[in-house]
Amino acid sequence: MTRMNKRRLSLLEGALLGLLHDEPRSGYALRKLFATTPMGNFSDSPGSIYPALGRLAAQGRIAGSVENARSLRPRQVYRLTAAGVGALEGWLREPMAPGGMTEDFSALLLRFVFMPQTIGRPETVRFLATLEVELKRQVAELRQFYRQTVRVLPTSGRLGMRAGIEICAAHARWASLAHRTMAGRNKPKDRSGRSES
Amino acid sequence: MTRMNKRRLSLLEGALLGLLHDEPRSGYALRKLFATTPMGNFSDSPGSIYPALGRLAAQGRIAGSVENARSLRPRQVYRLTAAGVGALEGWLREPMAPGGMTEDFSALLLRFVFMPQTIGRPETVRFLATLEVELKRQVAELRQFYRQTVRVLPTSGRLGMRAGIEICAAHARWASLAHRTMAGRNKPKDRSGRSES
DNA sequence: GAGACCATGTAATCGGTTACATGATTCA
DNA sequence: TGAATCATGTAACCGATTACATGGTCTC
Repeated sequence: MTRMNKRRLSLLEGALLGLLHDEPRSGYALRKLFATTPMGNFSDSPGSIYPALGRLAAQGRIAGSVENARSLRPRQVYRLTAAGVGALEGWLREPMAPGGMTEDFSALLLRFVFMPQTIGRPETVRFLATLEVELKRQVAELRQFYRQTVRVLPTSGRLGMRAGIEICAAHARWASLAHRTMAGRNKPKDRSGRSES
Repeated sequence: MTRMNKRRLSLLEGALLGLLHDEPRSGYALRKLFATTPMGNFSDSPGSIYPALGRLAAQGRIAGSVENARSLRPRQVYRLTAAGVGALEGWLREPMAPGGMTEDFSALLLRFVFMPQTIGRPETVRFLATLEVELKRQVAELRQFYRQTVRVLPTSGRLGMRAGIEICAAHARWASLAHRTMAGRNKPKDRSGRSES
């Protein structure tokens, strides 16, 4: 029936689905979120969000219920459809590129934030475990590259490499902490898997 | 004559100008760079690089000298023109958005790497100084936001915030180190400013 | 009634990605 | 001679950004 397996979700679309899964919101509310919270790496301009919402609606992944009708500009409050939940789950479950340098940590982080409420805690823990391993591997790789090239690099190049290494190492440390935290049996809430509005 | 103040340089264009400023290269050499070094956040696909090189050439910022002519596919080796150097300098000197959360640290890092050989060490040091201040401010801002919202966040949201904070803190630590390193009178090489192939 | 803010959209542009295509050179 | 690698490009698509545009509502 649905068959709306369009292409992979963009980062913005994933963020929108995750936020709407958390609770239904209007386009304007989403804009305000992007404008006023640390999710500000997304643009809060209307030309960014409304077309994306329109696409998701056209794909049947979200549905807008009009509030404040008879107004010329009724306020649309969007919520996920079943297909939208499926798309969100699929996005969260996408395997991370194994060879991929960096692979935009912020995207992985965003996915992590939405995971427990969507696909449950055990899968989230597995995600963090592989992320931790992958990041540690990347740090080692970068260190080795640094050792091999440090002689020919100018000072700024050397410092650039060190920045890459230390940032990657910070990612790895965080992944380790998050892994331990989510795997531990403290915080027995969030356990139910879904629907915690 | 030149008058080619097109729009702002994209990150890819800045990277290409910086690399070509360092030494002339062919498109293929640039692809290999992206494919095999930690600059791999850039795509190494031909459809990415060649159009960008073509644009830069059309704008008079780089010029390709054909090597190995009479071959059907001659190898183009690009080097910066005077206008290209100017564009690179302008890009490196762009002020960082003061209110900007995150503002893509990797872009700032990339710019830093090219700075000493292009606009000289003192300006680079100033750049690092303001970067350090800005990052510390951002860390404080994030910490405050965390304190204000920690009560209503689920575990994963809390961990997400902590990731943002710790990564920003790692950026700040690096900026501090880089600032001290570049400001110190050790490493008296790299001093000349440009042309150190 | 003027300005700020709520709220939603459209149009033009532009660059990056993907996929396709071509042919030369080198090496087994 | 066939495969891998060198080397350069084009075409189609798609989505993000920017700027523009509209009108309602609330407050002084």
